[in-house]
Amino acid sequence: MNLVEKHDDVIRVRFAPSPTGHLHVGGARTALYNYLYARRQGGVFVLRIEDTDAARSTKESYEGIMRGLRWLGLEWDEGPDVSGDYGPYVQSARSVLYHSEIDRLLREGKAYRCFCTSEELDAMRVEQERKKLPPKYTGTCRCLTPEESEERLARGMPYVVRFRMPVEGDVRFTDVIRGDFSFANAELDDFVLIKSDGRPTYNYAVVVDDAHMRISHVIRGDDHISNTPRQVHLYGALGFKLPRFAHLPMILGSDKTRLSKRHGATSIDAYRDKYYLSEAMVNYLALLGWSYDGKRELFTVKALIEAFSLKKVSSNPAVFDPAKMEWINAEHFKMLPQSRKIELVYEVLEKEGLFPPSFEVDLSRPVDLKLVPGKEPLRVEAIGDAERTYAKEIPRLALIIDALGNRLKLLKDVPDLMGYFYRDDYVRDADAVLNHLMKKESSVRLAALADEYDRLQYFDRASVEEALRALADRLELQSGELIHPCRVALTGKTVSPDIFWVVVLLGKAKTIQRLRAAAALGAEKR
RNA sequence: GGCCCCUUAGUCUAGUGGUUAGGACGCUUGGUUCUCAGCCAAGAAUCAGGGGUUCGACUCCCCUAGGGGCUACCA
Repeated sequence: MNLVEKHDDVIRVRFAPSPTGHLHVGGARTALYNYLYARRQGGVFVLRIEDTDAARSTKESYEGIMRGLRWLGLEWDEGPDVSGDYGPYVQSARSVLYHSEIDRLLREGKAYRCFCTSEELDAMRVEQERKKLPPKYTGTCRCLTPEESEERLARGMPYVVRFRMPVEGDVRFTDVIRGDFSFANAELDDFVLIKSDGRPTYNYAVVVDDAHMRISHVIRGDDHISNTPRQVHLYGALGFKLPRFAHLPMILGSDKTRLSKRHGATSIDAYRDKYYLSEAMVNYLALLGWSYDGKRELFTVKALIEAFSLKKVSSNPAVFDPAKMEWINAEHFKMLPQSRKIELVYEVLEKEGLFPPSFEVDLSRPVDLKLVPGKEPLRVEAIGDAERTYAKEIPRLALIIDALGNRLKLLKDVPDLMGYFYRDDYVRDADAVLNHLMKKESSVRLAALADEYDRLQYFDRASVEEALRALADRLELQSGELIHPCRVALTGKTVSPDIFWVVVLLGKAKTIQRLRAAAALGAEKR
């Protein structure tokens, strides 16, 4: 007993999901705060799986949650798949403990067996609702004598174990974030501890486990505030010292209701699949309900650990804002070293079927490479087994990424932003084609430009720009009048990076080919 | 129905009795430019409502409204 007391100084927190679905943003945020608090305080972060609901728990969910946490970088110190002194860390494997503790409660009269059937309970509830009374267990079995109880037990009647709630007085506890709470015991009923299938209920298992795992701080969603008084009673009945509680505000959707599928992506997996950066996800999640000084918003995980404090957690619910999430993501992407960007973009290109490219491009003058401020060595080994294409394509990819610059904010935009560099069947903007290419004059101009480029000996940026501007002069055109149709001809869009970089990175052959194709398009028009 | 939580611009927040109510996303405008993004500059927009307490309330108290949670042999 009082196992916790002598370890008072050790900070131990836990994230305790039930494996009944994917890891969603709310759960991830809870996990993150626990993680940050543990790291900040030099404590221990425990992962415990609460799978007492046999019907809804799945292995896929269990694995998915761990995959999600790992993706976010929230490594736990103790958990189902790592060592720890307080295991097992899956509730379905801890039934012996729950039962030995329940025996104590039963013996001490702090809990009792209830033989009411669910039909009886339902009828009771209907009756209470009809009378507009709060639905509570009426205590039919509360007064069963030990003999009666034993007799029914012997007859094999199914039963649950209920907590014997005091009828008077109240419970108090303090929340680190919200201050003091007091609940009247009369509001609480004799809730179930052990279900008729022998499994513990959430409220019971969570207390037994938090106590036995010596959890010092229970950091969880504020939907658990109403459960806390019950749990406080259990700590007392079991003779355990109370942990500190910190209830986090909920995360809501744009309509201020609980975040759900209809608000768009709510699972962490969805963000990973859309190529969000995990560090950006962590950063944004940290900001939902917590702030440092109201000013600084961009944090690495390391910086978060240093800055995090439960005291600064806000108590009002936060609406998840995808736009801000994107901004944070873009900021983190900007900060990445070029070698990392290359790895990341390469992965997306492969997954989206854009790599290897459908045509080859020779960058005729490697001198151009020096014009690009990508000084970092490329990490060849991260690229995998595509060495042959790699040798030619990665330097080009590096240049493309550089040309794109800040236009590339979200990895999921890679196909849209870079497709035309890798395939001929890139998406063309119909309006752009109509407005810029389906005209006689653009046809003439583009044909002329193609001829100019055909004559070029070196296809580097300076030569390419010079040729275009010279042609514009000769034709007495603004350079834009050449550049815009050229852009649409090469990319299918009205927006792109610096057109001369596009030309160079597309290579001489492909550039001329596309210019001529575009010229043909407008040839018969007027 | 009962109990509980929450309420600063569209959104995330700073703020703890006296501030021009600060920052960020988003939005608008201007500059840079071959487009867009970026960057720079500027701008619109907030204390849910009503009562108190006080010399003075965004800040404290009460009520109302709105949102959320719990009230399960779900967690």
